Amino acid sequence: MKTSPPAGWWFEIETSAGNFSARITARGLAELRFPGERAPKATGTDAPPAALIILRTTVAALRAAIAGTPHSKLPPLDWGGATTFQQSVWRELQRIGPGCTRSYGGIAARLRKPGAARAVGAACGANPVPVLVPCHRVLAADGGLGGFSGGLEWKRRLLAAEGVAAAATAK
DNA sequence: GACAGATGAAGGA
DNA sequence: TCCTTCATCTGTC
Repeated sequence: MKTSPPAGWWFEIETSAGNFSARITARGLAELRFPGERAPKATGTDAPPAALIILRTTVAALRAAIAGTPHSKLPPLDWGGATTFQQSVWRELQRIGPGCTRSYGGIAARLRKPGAARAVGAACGANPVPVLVPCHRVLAADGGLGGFSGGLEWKRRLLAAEGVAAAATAK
């Protein structure tokens, strides 16, 4: 693995839930970090217009997601480096509508890999763009929260915004 | 090749 | 009914 810094520009996005950090490349949104997470200093001042357009779409989609209102347009996503399995999981996540949930096993079954629920969980954990790729809509088979890269509190919060009453009994 | 993980199901108390 | 254990599948080192 190379140690060179990732390509793209970092932006800070203000929302009602705090300041998110986003890394945007020429190809799309590559990474999104929750408020409080460590992120490089914003470097977007010298970003090209194309990146700013992606940023604008990202901001709108992010704020809509936090408010629990369906967003019709997502920014292009830069999944460079992700495995095909991860990408198929993330694509499946994007098909889950607002207010709907699936189980890890359910996602695995839809990918024609019943039994790969644990691998789906791992792919969710590797999701670089939480919130917009709704890994928070994936619950454990028993209705429990399972896990979340940004913390269970965020998962519960995002689900609540969409009107989903999660079992909320984190193991 | 070995190990770890955001699961799920089965069996026992 | 709850708890523990094991099987399953994939990604990472």
